[in-house]
Amino acid sequence: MDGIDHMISYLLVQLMKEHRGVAEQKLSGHGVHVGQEMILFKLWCDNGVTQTQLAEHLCVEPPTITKMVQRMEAVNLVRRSPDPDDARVSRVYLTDHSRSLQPEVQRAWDELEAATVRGLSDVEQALLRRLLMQVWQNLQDEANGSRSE
Amino acid sequence: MDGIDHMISYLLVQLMKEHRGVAEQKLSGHGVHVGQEMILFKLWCDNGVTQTQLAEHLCVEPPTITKMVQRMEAVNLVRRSPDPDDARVSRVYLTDHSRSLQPEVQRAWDELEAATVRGLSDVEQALLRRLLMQVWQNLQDEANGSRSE
DNA sequence: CAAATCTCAGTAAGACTGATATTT
DNA sequence: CAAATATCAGTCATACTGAGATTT
Repeated sequence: MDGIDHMISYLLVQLMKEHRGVAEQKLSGHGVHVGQEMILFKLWCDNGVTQTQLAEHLCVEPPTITKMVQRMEAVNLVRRSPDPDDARVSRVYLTDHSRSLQPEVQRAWDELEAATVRGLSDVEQALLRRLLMQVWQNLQDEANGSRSE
Repeated sequence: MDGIDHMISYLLVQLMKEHRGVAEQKLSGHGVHVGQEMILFKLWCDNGVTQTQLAEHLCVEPPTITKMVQRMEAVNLVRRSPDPDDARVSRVYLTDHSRSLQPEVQRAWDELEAATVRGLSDVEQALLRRLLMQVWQNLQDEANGSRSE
């Protein structure tokens, strides 16, 4: 038969539906939605990045960041303030609240990772990581390459 | 540092953003949106399934199917008609149009798969498939298991 | 009447394009 | 004035919950 359920693309799509669900399950208890943790992780490393930098980091368009940050601001996960040297730029900062959230959100994410790779040996994990990096690269090439083809 | 960009969960999330983009690129030319192809694949195998069956197959709730099918009906990708034996049930059928679309959508999906696994040997592909199936199973267990834990 | 099936309304987050300030 | 930065408005697809309607 060799239907689509044999394909890696299909596996990935189905798998990520579960992954998203598990992530939401683990994060929502801390008042964080799936997707928002990516911004928090960035800020925990680089507090005060600009929205443009966030957009590049998450690989999304600026308006998407505007909305995400607005939502997060509304629930006190971030605050914004204009850059003192360039009034066009708005920088995004942690709040006391999101600063205090770091350990638990990090733990939730670690649990997600543990659940994801459960039963895989270290060698298998390294292999999977390598294969996924190649696939990611392939897809980036495909997305950009089709411009010049 | 061992940041999140080292984690398989992070890789998966980023990778799937690209995957979705490439899929949309390849499908939209045929008037099919990402996600809709899953319904079409099901119908090409099993024309006339019920919406409940579609929901189970895609692992989503019935109202999600209602909306997807309505959108697809509006652009002549499917039609619905009530089951003759059970008036509660609505069955979903291919149209002449979506029937004729099968080769090209199948080809688009094959191209997506080829782009995804480009540069991986057959052995690596088989390995990746096996690892992803395990991860998928892990996540399903996690999603369901947390009920009984 | 309980269960099954579907639909509707409402909500929410993600993500885009195109247009519009505002500043550099 | 052109480029950069952010925002707004509008659109769309995904996906949920909760509340009906209808039929079995």
